[in-house]
Amino acid sequence: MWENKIRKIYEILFKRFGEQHWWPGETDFEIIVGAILTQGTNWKNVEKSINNIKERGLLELEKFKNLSIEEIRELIKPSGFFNVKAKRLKNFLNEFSRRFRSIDEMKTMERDELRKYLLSIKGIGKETADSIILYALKKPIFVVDAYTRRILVRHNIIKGDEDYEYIRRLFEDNLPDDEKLFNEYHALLVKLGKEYCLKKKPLCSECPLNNI
DNA sequence: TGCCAGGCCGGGT
DNA sequence: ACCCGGCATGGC
Repeated sequence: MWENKIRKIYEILFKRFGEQHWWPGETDFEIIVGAILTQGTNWKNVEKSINNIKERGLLELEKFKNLSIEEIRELIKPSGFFNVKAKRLKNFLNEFSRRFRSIDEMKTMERDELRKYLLSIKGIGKETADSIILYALKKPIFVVDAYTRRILVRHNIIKGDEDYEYIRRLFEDNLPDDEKLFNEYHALLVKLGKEYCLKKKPLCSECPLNNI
């Protein structure tokens, strides 16, 4: 039997929900834009913004980087916090262009160096940086979000006051260093969270992780 | 109808 | 080093 809860949770979730096919975006650039737009925001709203951008044929690095903050703001309104997010997107594009010519070039940077670089960009915090590294750049790193923390707390794996890095290492230290696995695991936690572990729904009597 | 969503920053303690 | 208010739309 499983002696490791972190591995066991993955097995249960995968059996219950199957492949999640994340990130829900087609290109590396789309994933990066989505990662910034989804900060504190329902994914449905992000999709509306992504569609606005896509409909106008602007969801490409070379096109998007020519847009002004005002133009970006109008495109991303549905995903909320549009003033700050327009600045964050513009700022990311500026910083990115200063250092790289393409996203493929960014992929050649070593993971931890890349993380430090992304975190130095204003508007990119830990979760956004890790989402970009894992889902856009396809490098193994475990993404921690509000669902991850809440699920672990509700199932008594952690107390709740642990910081981001502690939780990230909890997963990385108990799993093989596998990008596909980290991709699937985080997606499964979000899936579980949306169905069984919302703030509003504290009991989770139907949660597949009960009695692990 | 109100509460919340796949956070992050900056200022105050 | 934490803690908290601000940021804003749309879904349920």
